[in-house]
Amino acid sequence: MSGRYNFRESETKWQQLWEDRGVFRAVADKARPKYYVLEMFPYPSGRIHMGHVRNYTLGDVVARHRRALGFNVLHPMGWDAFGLPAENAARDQKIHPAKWTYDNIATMRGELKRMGLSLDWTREIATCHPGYYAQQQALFLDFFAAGLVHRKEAFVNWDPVDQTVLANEQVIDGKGWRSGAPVEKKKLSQWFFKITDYADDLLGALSTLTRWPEKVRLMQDNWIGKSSGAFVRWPLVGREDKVEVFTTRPDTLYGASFVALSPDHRLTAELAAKDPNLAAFVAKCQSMGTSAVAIEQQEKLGYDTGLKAKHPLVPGLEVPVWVANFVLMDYGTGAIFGCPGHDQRDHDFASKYGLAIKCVVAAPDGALDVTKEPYVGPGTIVNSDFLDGLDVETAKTKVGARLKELGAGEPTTVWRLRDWLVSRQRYWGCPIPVVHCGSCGVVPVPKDQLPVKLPDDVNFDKPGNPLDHHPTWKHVACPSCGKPARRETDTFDTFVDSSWYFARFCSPRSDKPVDADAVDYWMGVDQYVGGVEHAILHLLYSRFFTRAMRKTGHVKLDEPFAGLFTQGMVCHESYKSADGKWLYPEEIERKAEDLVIETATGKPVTVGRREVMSKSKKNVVAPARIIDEYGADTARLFMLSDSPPERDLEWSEAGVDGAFRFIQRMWRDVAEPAVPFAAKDAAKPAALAPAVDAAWRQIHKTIAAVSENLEGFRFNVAVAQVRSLANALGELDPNAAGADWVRRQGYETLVKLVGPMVPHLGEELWAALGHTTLLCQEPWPKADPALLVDETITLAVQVNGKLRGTIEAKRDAGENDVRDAALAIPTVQAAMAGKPLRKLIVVKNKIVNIVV
RNA sequence: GCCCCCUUGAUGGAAUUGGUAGACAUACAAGACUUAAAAUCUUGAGCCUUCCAGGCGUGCCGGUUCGAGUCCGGCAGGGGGCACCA
Repeated sequence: MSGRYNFRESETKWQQLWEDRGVFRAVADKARPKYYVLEMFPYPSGRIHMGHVRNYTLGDVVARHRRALGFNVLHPMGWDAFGLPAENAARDQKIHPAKWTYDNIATMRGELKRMGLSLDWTREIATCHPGYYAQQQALFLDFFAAGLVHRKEAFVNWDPVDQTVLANEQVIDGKGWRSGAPVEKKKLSQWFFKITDYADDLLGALSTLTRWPEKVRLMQDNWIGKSSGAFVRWPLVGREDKVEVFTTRPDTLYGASFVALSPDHRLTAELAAKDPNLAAFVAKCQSMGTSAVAIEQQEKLGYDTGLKAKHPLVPGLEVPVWVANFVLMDYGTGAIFGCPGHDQRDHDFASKYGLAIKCVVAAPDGALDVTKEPYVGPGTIVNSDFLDGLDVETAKTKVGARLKELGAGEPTTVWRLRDWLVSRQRYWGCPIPVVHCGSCGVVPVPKDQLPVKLPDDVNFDKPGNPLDHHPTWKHVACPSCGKPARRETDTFDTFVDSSWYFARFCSPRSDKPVDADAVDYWMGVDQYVGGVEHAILHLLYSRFFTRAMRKTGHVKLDEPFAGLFTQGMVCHESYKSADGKWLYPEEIERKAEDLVIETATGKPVTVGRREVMSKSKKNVVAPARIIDEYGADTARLFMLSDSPPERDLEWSEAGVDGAFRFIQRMWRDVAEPAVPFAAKDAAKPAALAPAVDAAWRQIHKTIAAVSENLEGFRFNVAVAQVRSLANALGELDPNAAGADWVRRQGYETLVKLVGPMVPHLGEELWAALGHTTLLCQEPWPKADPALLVDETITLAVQVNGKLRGTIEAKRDAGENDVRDAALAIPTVQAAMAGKPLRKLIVVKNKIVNIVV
């Protein structure tokens, strides 16, 4: 009976040794190629969850592999430490947000350390630390000076529960992303970053991000939402001014039958001032707001203002001007022309209010009645004067040119992307470093007065912003004129904090936002790893920030993340007790395939479908428990096995057991072999038995395959190949010629290959093999190309495309060499049934196909 | 509604990118060891027909090809993103 691998003892021992020797400390060295591996830093919510374990395991495999390949690796960790939950905890549990946050960080740091990640902890940062946010404020001042920041009155999304403003992207189905409360519209003065200045660049550069998932690039493309079209100005009858509309279909201009304004349009407001009915209509539109139900089922509503607009190309044609609830103020110009014949919404609207419906595009495949249904496809322009007979695309260009000639409009491009609203009326965030002065206006806080620190003595009893309630904090002297002034009490959206932390890691203690030498050496991030849920916002904001930092002279590059990998989520079944309460997986017992009971009561449990682990459904497994029971290496190996990393992973106890068994087995095979291996530096024996030679070749094939699969993020395949090698080595007859030497080679290789995946076991086995060096500092094994190709190859023999047998042939054997052997196989002859050979196809080293 | 992706044994998945489908694991079954259990080891298995052997098989229908899980067209189911974006 063999002993057992004591993972508890081993894991602590190696973690301690790595730390004592500082082996993962990153030191810039221009003589060496660098590799920056980064995983998305966690929010310190209290404990790490399985999503973190998966994320950080993936990143750590990359980091350790790259280190072994000779790169100077930067692999840091920090905390996305500002945010609302800390304030909620302060209110609910009477703990100061800072204490709550730093306590959580301490707990989670401990948990991460137990995972054995090869992190440089000396670079740890927390965004809530003044050392970090002071530099963020400095960046803001630079952006402000460079014209990348502006303040404007805007309708904002107001969350009545959290008492704060939300960015558009934080409103999901008309509800606040955290509180879930219906969002209201409110007009407030707010801070914005001019991300729209870079819309074209952010879109265009997506094509250069070749190591990003296609899916993420597409999502960003859609989010930026470039659309080409034209502005068209419609003179108003009886007035001097014009209504400017945006359209992507200028080719349908002759089909226009009305102009519609947004309820929030300037002209609407002006008309409503004199028309109480219109004012009531506008109020109704605004109150319908953005609730989920309203958006989904909102009926098209309109109000005829009585005004007429003159068609810019058709003399004498006048169309009515309506106000319509489906026209958005913040897209295009907040006004449209309606062409009901060729747009679904306009069609719905025109049908409801009895407006004209004209056909100006003829469908290629015949007549279609546009009064019943709009036609939106390509076709030939009709009833449109000089455009008649043209196709849609040509007509667009031609109308654009004509409008420009007449001064009635011009071709243009509009974007879905809006400027980034960054102010939040919250305490636990980075203060926006400006002062409002009665005489000087908005005054930036001078850099030598940074950081603008958050006050410690705050009170969360009142709703709203504690900074605003604070008795003294906001009262300061104007930095410009010295008169009494008021500090800005808004803090930054926490997405600002995470938009540059990757750059800060290069020089985390610098008294500038970034140290030029450090950032030039380490940036960009060679491999970024994180959840696909950040595919749009965080990544887009970071791309913008990097451009803004370039404009303000902090960095020399545009794109922060050269390589991106988005991992799948960790899923688990959910369980509901007989009385409808969610149960944790450890509160249930599986009695049979289809019988699950609650351990405490013995009553049956309803098993829900597999879905993402979430606290609310209690379908979570605590990483700490798994590490206690099985060890960090088991947790890591399980995360890497079976499921491709980009797909969702089903958590299963059986899978964990499987990983644990493999770890135990490797330990037995290497640390307690029944028959000893050859000595560490023994020379290759002159003769290898055939099976031994095959194993020798397999070792090298496995090196090649695992290397390739690690680079391609196919970690599940790499694990499978390692297991195959372990199987092959285990099956070797230890007494065969050369077996002891090949087993030594094989297990040394095996240990090196699994090192990045199960680093503690790796070190333990490396030592057991007689080495005094650290495995994590050993170079990656090299495959001998000569051993990757076999001398004899098994060829498949097909008859008419169906497999009928196999033959052994020398490598690169040609048709003449294999022909007779293939035709001689009895099953092949049977399949040919005496029919004459028509054609013989030989694909070298692969297949022979006999066509009869 | 628009855009994108996916679909392979009981389960997770593999398949050198058009060349022996099901590697590797999980679950299962049988056996060995054990007083017993755990652990470990051995063996089995895509489905169908009784065996030798053969037939069928990568969501469904069709196509290209000597040869299709892989390429093309259509359909169905599942997932994701955006959503009154003019």
